[in-house]
Amino acid sequence: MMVTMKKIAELCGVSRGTVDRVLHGRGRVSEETAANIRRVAQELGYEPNPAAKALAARKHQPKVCVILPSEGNAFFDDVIRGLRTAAAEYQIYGLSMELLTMKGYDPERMLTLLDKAADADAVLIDPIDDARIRERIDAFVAAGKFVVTVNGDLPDSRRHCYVGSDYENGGVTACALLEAFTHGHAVVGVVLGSRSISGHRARLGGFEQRMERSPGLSIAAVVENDDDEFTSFERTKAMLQTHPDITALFLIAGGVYGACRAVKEFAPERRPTVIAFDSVPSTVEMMKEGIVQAILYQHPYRQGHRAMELAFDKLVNGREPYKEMYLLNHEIRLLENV
Amino acid sequence: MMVTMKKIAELCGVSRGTVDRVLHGRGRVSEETAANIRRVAQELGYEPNPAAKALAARKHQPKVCVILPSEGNAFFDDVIRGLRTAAAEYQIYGLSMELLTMKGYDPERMLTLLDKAADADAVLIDPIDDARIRERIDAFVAAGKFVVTVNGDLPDSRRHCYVGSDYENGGVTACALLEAFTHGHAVVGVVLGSRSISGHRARLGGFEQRMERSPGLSIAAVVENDDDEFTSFERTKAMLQTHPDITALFLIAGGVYGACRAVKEFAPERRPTVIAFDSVPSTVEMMKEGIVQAILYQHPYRQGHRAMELAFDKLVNGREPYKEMYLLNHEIRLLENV
DNA sequence: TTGTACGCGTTATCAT
DNA sequence: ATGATAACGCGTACAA
Repeated sequence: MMVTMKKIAELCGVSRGTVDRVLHGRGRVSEETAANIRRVAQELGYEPNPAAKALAARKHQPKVCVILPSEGNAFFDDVIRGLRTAAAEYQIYGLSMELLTMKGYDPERMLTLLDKAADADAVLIDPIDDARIRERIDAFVAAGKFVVTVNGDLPDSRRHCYVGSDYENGGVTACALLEAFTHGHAVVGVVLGSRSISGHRARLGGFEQRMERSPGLSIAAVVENDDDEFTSFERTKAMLQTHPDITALFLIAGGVYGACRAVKEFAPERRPTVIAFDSVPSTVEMMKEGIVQAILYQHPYRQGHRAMELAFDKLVNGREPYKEMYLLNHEIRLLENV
Repeated sequence: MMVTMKKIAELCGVSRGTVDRVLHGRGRVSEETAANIRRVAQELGYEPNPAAKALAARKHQPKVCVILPSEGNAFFDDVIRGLRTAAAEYQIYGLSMELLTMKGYDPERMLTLLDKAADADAVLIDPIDDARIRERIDAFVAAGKFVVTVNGDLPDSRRHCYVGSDYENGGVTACALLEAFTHGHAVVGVVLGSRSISGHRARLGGFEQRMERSPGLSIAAVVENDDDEFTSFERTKAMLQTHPDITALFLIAGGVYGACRAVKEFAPERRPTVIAFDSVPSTVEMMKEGIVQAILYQHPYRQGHRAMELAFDKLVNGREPYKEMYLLNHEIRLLENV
């Protein structure tokens, strides 16, 4: 019960210092005693006490730098709230957080922000899919920084782990929901943010995959809105005019409000069933008006909180993340449980 | 940044012991210095370091006793998993957990289990709604124990807080979902566990309340199944025979599998839309067979984990729960995102 | 009324 | 190669 280094030291007839050296591999310790210590620690199931670790680590004053393309995107509001709440909780351990934000998806701009993260011990980032960004992340990891991707991933980089939603499952779930809402018969119009965003592609892929089991569902058209409300409005309107047979709308990205404004241009009896992502205020408003029937919620608060928690565990407790992908399931929400 | 008792002591020109006495009110300290210390602590925003607290508190070896009417009810499997995972996490702080389970809802039996919790520092319990249980809980609180109700509440007791679902909102959400699935037209048969269980009453209440806004929905009949599979089968079957106009089933309690077996007695074209609670294995099986269309998930794992976390924070870190009701929203799940 | 000293488990820096 | 020792912040028992 409650194995400590002290106890191991006593059992092995050595000092705590020696045990520490062995267990942390920072030794110059004879192989004989080292082996013995390792064996005893193993057998007794030694686990370092996080409280003691945190206490002893207070001099480090670890810095966490957060980089998000969040400006003008309400989705990130709750991500940031989760990050801040967690950071406040960990402040007492000397942990501090710096938030760097940008608007849009310009790699150059993100590289500038990454420059500012040079002195951070950990970097939490929603990365743009760009070779230079990936290289910079790899360099950070090589320099000993702890790197977590949030909301968006860069799977072929060397980042330690990813926190975010399972995009493909989001598409699958959306399709199943649409099937239930329409009794399996619908002609779907899809509004994409951009094909260059891997998460959006994955969602559409999941949707199409699930659609193979729904013979009554078909996709009439796919438009891109670049996450912009006005582009969203115009292209959605054009799509609905060109395809009067559309009975359902699948909104994969931002620009939900713009698409809904387009829907409102049509008479109520011609309006499609609409499914979207995220419960940002303007989308909730559209739910109240009956334009959007359901959303898929991506747990933004939990994404932020979890990412910061991982940084804390690593930096303060010295605990590695126990898995590489922290995937949050999409949650189906109606107006009644937003 | 990072204000400690030591720092406050220096600033006030007293010893750390004095600061401790003032901040914990276990003083005999001159009102003058006390006021000064309080002022400085306030201004600097002193917060005790949880790590140090946990470290110093290790001698306590706090015991948490968990009492659940979980036998034969698969819903609790994940609650228990959440409890155990959290307990394992906190084991290093000397915290231990004892799980006491029972079958059914006999108050006498639960009182016997409560007897066994006499030496615990905290009690986590899914209580039966009974005067003697409430009295015992109040006695525990009076004796200084930390008491949390889990999954079921006893609002008029003196328990410190409640962790569980918002039952009424569960009913409201279920009704809205049914409305969406049936385009607003359904004759509903309700299968209740028991009217003596407050959570079940609240769910039905929420459903009826939401139904006022859905003129196309009506309740044809309500039966009770006492959470028993066979009773559930027979009464559901009888209900479906007596009311051939039923097009939807709202399963409020356990006994989902029994009710589904009753549904399967009828030809596919006569089968109703079915909504149930919890994703226990037998219910998921019914989803795969297409008998159950959707479930409302009560986050059993998180309920258990959160309850244990509250006990840990209180017992090891001396931190009080920051709210009285930890309500988890019901989550809508289709087969695709269970 | 107030100050001092020790212990909790770990890390890090001294000495030997 | 190994041991001793001083932090880290808090609780507490004991001394003044």
